[in-house]
Amino acid sequence: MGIKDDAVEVRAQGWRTLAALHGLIEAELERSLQAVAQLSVVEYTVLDALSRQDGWHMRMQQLARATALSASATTRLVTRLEDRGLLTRILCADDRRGIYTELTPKGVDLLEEARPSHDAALERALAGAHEVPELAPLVDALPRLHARV
Amino acid sequence: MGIKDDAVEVRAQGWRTLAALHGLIEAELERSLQAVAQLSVVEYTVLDALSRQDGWHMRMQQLARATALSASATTRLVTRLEDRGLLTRILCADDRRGIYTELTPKGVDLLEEARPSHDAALERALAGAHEVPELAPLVDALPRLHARV
DNA sequence: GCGGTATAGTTGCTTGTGCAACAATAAATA
DNA sequence: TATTTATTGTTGCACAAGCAACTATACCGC
Repeated sequence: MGIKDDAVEVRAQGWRTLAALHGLIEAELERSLQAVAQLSVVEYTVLDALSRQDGWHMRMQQLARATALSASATTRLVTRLEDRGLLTRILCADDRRGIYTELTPKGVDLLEEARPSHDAALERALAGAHEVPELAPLVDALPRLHARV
Repeated sequence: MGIKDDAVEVRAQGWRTLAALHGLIEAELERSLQAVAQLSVVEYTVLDALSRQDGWHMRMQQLARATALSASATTRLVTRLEDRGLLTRILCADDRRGIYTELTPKGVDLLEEARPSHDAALERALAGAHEVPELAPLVDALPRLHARV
């Protein structure tokens, strides 16, 4: 087994670890968000992304990228949230193909209501993952990516 | 903003980064595996997990954990692969509730055929992700988790 | 051994997702 | 300006996923 093969195997193992941790966290968030706000993880992701956006509006395609979803899934996701009154579609004046989505006050409220639960669930999930030997190193590495210090 | 709030935000950002990278990689693998072997990422994950198992057999529940899938999804996933002749169900002698799944020679062949393409796609995805500033640190951290040196 | 509880896996049903085809608008080219 | 080409978002369709309910087997206390 040469150096090159090692690199391949190391990448594969890294990916498996990443996928496993992702799965754990997503499951925990899903349970938590569903319980507290009847939101799925992607739905929360949309609301959160919009809330961290200047003016609280984003275009469909930005949303698709932010959620790693297809265009069609994004359309229906936005429709779903719009039907619940959590955001609104706003036609784009300068580019009439484009559509902005914007949080409604109700959307902001629900997000603020869900956020503490989300954050707690994330913390729980990471703590739980840290107990799994294969996942612990990644859990430790994660906060170092963006730490201020 | 206190220290505690910072920790929450750091975790959230770490999670967003993890999810984004996961999405990119999964999409790239999906395309690649679909093209070369008509396999989805989870399907490949099952075959790969079985191949790295002594005796090439696993129980349904192990598989469910390895793929981060529900029990019912696992049942149908295994059924799908069984219908294609890539693995077989084997009744467990000592625990008659349990069911082992085992790769068939055909399954091994397909896996070996798909693996190079999978590994290349993974490498491409990581290289691509490395170009995205927010993702680069995580991409760099990944191979260090399990590196031999 | 016998009833109650826990565990393993499967099935019905509903829902979210991706792909491909589409409509509408913008941008490029002649 | 007219025509092609690219981009943005939406819809029809097929399929995979989760939840809850179910069957079958194992385990535990009596």
